[in-house]
Amino acid sequence: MDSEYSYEYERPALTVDVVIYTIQDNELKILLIQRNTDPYKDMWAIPGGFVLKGETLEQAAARELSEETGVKDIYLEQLYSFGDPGRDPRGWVVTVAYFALISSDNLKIEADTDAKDVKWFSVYDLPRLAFDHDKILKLSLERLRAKLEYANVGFQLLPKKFTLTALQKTYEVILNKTMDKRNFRKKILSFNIIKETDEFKRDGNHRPARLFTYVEPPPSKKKH
Amino acid sequence: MDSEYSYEYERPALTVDVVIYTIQDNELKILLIQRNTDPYKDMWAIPGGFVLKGETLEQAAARELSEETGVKDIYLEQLYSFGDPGRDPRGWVVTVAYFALISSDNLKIEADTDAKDVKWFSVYDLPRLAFDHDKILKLSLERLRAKLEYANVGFQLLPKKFTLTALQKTYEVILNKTMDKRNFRKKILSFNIIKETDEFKRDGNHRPARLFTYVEPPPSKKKH
DNA sequence: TCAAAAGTGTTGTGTGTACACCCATGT
DNA sequence: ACATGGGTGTACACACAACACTTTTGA
Repeated sequence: MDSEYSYEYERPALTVDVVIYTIQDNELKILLIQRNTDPYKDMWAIPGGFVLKGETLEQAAARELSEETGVKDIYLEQLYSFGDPGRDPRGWVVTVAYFALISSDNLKIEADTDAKDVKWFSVYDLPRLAFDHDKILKLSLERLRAKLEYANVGFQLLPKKFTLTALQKTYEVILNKTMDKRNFRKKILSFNIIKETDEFKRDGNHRPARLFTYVEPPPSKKKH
Repeated sequence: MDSEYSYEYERPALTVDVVIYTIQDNELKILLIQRNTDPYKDMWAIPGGFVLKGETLEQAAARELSEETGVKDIYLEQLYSFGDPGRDPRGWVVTVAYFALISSDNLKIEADTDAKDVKWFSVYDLPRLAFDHDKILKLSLERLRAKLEYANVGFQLLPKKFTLTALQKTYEVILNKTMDKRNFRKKILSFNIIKETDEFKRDGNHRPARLFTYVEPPPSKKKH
């Protein structure tokens, strides 16, 4: 990008793709769109679209996200960029992949958009995906799992107030393994990132569960 | 990237930038190029260049790397993509940043290219950088440090055969802190990723140091 | 009173950290 | 013999894993 800067170089089309995660029915789900045009017609794809001149990559991803789900102010993180020459049969298309975590209770409106060609799929039961979207998805899931261990991620998938059991279920569906209730609570509480409220969730014929909220950790050194 | 696919969207220029790390004189250094043309003329920049049609992003980064340093088969990892509208005053330029780790003993030829406008700088003593390259650099350093803790990175900065002290020095300059010799050795050896050779490095008037080599861990579960 | 989920502690095991001395060599 | 870096072990604190029973509610 130096002295020989010029317009003689051919430019790729630039898109963003967003893997949108949520928790529904105790399952980890992602939003997919069924294609209705020719390359990979009828196959399912991760939502995405062109980056417009004048916007940042993140803005493009946030715009795409809100177009598909109607929600804004969502946890959004850049994942990786994919640019292999053959990845789109229509030509040279480079995509910057993001992943988003959205709380199930933000989905009221859009939860029943199965009228359209948009659907939530369990990540453990996916259709074949168009383009290299299986690669993108796989990477996003690995990243999500990794972040769950070191970072304060996971709360973004839950309502503001949540029970510890709900949080544990969230971890369990993402990591796809069961955890010990006592150890889980001990660990989470030791991080000092959630605070108990004096509200309870009454749910059925059993003891009500206390609701907690996520609190940004103080400006200390370590995250965790 | 859907039904409305077309060429009506304006396309950005696409570049790769590569933060090239090495260890020299017990310091962590990166390669910078002094610009001789107008935007940011005379300032220093991370090496980079246009992605050519038909190559992968990684190939573009590897090409750029070998053009600058003359070395190939180097540890290369995609870092992040930067596309803020204002980042290049000449127009819309999106860059995919990579970082590379290269062993000091691969640098014989190029070590003295200070004849040119190319120079190795200690990461702790950098000039002002062009574009948003300070951001790229900062992120790459964070990533390098993080990987040092969970992944088998670090060996790429050393010759095939190295002493444990050299490895520890590598960790120390990257993390910018001193470490305990006994604990360091215990930890590294427990990972079973290095193997002792029966060669020694004779260095001065002191006991020779055993040389070790990195061995790919067996296909077990955990990395570390 | 029963079913169903919420909530709660202790113990053992392993991992990270702090710390000081002898060893092999060249001069 | 001495200076220089190479090489080694132990004790303590802390994090993680395994494990079972009581509590509160609605029906």
